[in-house]
Amino acid sequence: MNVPTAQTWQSVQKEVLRRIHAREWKPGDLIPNEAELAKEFGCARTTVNRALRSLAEGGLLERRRKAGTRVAAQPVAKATLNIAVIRHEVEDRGARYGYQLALREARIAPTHISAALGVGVQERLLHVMALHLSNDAPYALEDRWINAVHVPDALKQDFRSVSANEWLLQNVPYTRGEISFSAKPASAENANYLNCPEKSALLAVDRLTWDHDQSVTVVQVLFAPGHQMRTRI
Amino acid sequence: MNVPTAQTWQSVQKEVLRRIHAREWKPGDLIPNEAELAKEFGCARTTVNRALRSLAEGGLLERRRKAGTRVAAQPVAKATLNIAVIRHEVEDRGARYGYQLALREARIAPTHISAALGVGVQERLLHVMALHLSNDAPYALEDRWINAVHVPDALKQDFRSVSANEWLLQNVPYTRGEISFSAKPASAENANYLNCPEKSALLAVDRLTWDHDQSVTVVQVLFAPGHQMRTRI
DNA sequence: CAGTGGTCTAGACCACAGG
DNA sequence: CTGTGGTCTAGACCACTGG
Repeated sequence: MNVPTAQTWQSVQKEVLRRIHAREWKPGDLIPNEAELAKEFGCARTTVNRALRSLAEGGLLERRRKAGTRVAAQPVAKATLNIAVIRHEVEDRGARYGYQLALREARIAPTHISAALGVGVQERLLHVMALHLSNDAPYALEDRWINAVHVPDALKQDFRSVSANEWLLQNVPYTRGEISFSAKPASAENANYLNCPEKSALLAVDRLTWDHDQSVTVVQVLFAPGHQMRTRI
Repeated sequence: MNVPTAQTWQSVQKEVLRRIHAREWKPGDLIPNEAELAKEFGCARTTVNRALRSLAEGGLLERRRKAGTRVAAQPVAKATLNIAVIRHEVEDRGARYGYQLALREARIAPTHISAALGVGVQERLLHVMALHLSNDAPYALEDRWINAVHVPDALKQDFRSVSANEWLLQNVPYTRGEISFSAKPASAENANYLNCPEKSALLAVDRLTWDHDQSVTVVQVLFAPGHQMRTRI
């Protein structure tokens, strides 16, 4: 009945969460509007808005003008994976990072690559393959094509000491991208680099990034067998 | 020099993004503080705060009191994957959803399961395996253990028409969870259910959820070969 | 049309951390 | 100590959309 006077948006959020978890507000239920909650909590409506908006972004509430705010019937868990520079990923795990350039060539790309990058089939693109190591063991294999038409400076880099991964992030902006996660069997070449049996199950992360309407790069990162990407929800 | 008068936080954010993409503000650079930007844009500081805070949440800016706001040197891409009810996932792809319960038994669990769930090794837990179908083809195999000590109602469900996946989401709250993504080779049993060759590379999603200090369920979802989880960054 | 969330404002105080 | 972001407030207007 009586509710502790809340004054910060976090405390409002905490109380709202408590009611949801305690099933006082059940999945699908309409909850009081912002003005009523503000009155109940003794705070400004802005504060309630901040608390509820944040929960809605997390998928736990569904808000619509005029229709009000409901507890999500089947909350969609949002797993946020941080895709950092591979070197940092390794170092954050407390391991020693190593890097080996495996291949670097400027050439006409396979059609599925030039199509993905939206460039003419006759354009020479930069193909880079590199192995990332963790404590001297293979950690991930990076297979990348760079749109040399949009990023001509890449042709001047040898990528022997700085990975394309890092160089691009520091030097070439992108405005949007697509990313996909899948499992793939190791090819003979993959197996050779990653020092694992052929056809091992590998976690693959494929990325395609764009700078406005110009593609920047398409890359596949294959992680060594057993690799996990973790997060909290 | 002259900047369009911005009045909404989205327009402020857009202009800030433009400057970052145009390299007017380079990775690692300190940008003007909120008060200065508010003055320049002719809006309230609150509005600038909203725009910058949102970019910081996305990893593009790094903000620290007193130290100010910097453009992230190596922005960490945050890929947000929506983990929805599998039925919705299938239906959203425009396919017909199907469901087959493969196994349901209450028994003493393997020790790594009872350990993960934090229950005594002698406790009877509920083990459920089910196949999710898309247009009659195997889509995903769900292998789940439910903490029957914390969720005794689960023992009353037969899970023949409603999957444990959906039943739990609608009936049992959770406050936190862990999730991990990996690639695994199909076991003989996996291959049988998913109708694929043994040792196929399968994308695996492992989840463990908690309601305060009580574990709720641990589940592994194995997707049929070739499955991709996609998102934008 | 009217109720709801979305946002902006101007001012204020506070928490934190750099110097 | 002081500059910076973090937040709260009270009030206002607006945009969307359900009924």
